[in-house]
Amino acid sequence: MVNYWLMKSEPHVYSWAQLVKDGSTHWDGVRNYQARNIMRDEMALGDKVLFYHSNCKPPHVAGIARVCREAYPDFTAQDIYSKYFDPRASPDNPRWMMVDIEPVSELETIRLPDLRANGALDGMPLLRKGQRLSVQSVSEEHFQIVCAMGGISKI
DNA sequence: GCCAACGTTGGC
DNA sequence: GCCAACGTTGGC
Repeated sequence: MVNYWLMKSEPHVYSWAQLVKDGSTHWDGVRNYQARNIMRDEMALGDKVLFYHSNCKPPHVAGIARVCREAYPDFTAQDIYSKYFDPRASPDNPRWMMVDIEPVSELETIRLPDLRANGALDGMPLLRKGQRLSVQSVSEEHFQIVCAMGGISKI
């Protein structure tokens, strides 16, 4: 069974264009337990992902990606030179996990205000006030609606 | 740049 | 285990 997710990235840190250029990437730097648990326990190979650009004007969904490797230790937590270094992480207890994703399809930019304006997306976690989770669930229905808004009819 | 919302830390 | 203080996220 395929599940659907949304992953946030600040475009000046790691953008959709960079993902396309790289072909795939490891989703390092998640330091929130809820987001980690989703990646560790729920994300499976082939799951679809809305790639969301946060902290930019306007915030928007930029593309569709896919999980191409399931959870494994986020090695940046054990790299003292990484800004994501966590002294509590060790080989025995890596503490933080990541998945790999790869691009599937570019979307016409879907701005947050347009998502908010679409009543069919009522209840989407992303649109809840104060929602900060960087990895979050999306229902299949909402996922398909967003794809349609971005010019992709069926994925 | 502001600040509301939320998560984490650590003293007690 | 509570909760105040603090740090971060991210829309605006």
